[in-house]
Amino acid sequence: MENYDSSIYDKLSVAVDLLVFTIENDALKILMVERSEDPFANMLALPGVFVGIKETLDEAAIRGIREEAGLEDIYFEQLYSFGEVERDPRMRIISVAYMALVPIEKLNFHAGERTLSAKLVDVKELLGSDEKVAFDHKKIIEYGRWRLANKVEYTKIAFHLVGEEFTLPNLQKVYEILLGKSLYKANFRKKIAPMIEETDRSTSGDAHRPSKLYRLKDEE
Amino acid sequence: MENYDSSIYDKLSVAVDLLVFTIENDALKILMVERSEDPFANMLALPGVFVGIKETLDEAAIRGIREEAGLEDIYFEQLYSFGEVERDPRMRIISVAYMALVPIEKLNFHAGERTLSAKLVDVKELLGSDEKVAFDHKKIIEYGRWRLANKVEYTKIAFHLVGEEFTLPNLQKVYEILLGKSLYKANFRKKIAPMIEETDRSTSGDAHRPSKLYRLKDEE
DNA sequence: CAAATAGTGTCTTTGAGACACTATCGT
DNA sequence: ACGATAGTGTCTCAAAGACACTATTTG
Repeated sequence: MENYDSSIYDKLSVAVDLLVFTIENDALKILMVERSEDPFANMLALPGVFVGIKETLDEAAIRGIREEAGLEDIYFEQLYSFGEVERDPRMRIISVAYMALVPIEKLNFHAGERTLSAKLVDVKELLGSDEKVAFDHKKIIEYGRWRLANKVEYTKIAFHLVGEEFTLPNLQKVYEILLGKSLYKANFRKKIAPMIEETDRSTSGDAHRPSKLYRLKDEE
Repeated sequence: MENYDSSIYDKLSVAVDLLVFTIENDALKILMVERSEDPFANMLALPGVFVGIKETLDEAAIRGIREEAGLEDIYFEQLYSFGEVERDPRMRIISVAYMALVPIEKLNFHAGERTLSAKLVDVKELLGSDEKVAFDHKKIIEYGRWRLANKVEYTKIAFHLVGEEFTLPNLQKVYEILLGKSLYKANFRKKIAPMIEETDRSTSGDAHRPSKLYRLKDEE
């Protein structure tokens, strides 16, 4: 770090890999692309972009989310950087993984536009099987899945997987999927209550009592 | 990611910056070096190394800890990657920050050997003052400090700041420094009890009741 | 025995968990 | 009225917090 001459140091490619999670059909899904070329042709991989020379990591992540998933303004956070030497057989690439969460409605809206080969993969099935995934992406997904489960317990991160307005039965289902266990309704509501505020609307049309719609309280 | 020709992508330098924390004189300290050259000459900076082309991120961190702090086999973990475009005025550098924890005894042993310009800086004082720090290192330290405080509450990370054998009053002091508040002795001990096991030794020589030495229980 | 710090017993308060109950829709 | 899901009241139990007490060393 003391030398001005940068040419004496190794230079590497840096990529941002994206874990775009959503909830579909009562299951956690992740956006993946099917690779058309070697290495790992016909295997699933995470969408990703290279970080440009004049682009911050966050900017690259935002660009990747737009280009690869057709999404704008969704929640994301940096996850971890993966730097094994042989993680890409072609060349040395450092991967900075980002995790993004999006309610399924938002994703469906754009689907089919740009996300050509992109599809939603059931995370539980993928991680439970011995299906091979391109590069070290299975490990990255495992880590992201773990971090997500963790953060559900002490942050409001799960709210990014439902829309602006949501019912409590719905939100509870999301928590149950992420935590991998069922929760008691009354206790769940007591815990969530301080974070939310009622709207004046409810669901309707179902053959049972309608459920009120809530929204996230922004204060605090 | 679809193209084999790596030359069309931007290449960047990647560095590992190190946050080596320790407790000295009842205060949290961090290892820093005084820069001798521009940019940021005569200012404090984090020690760091560039990541070699055949070196993983963890390996670079281990090398940095050895070369810059003269330490071997200490606890460390990856913290976060910083990728602002202008964070280094000379060139584009992505910095992967690592946090390391070491008991002061271990650090003192090597001090003066290789750590030429390295010194321990009081973290509270540094962050409380408006003293300028090289690059974006102050922000990095703030983030590391925050993460450390956080992990103290739900992990055993604080144990890495005391030696193999330690007294409970000592350990409690470490917790209090990291959490920034005083704790009740009895409650602290109840919480820590399941994680530790007694040794057959105690302190001696002080003008008061000696305290037993404990060690971390490794099981679980 | 006094000063100083180490170490313990126990009451209170808070929150998580479990479960039984009531409410409101469509048919 | 009935099936189905939404929503609430309350008991239990375990952990966190507060505080008062006892214990063991040196000088």
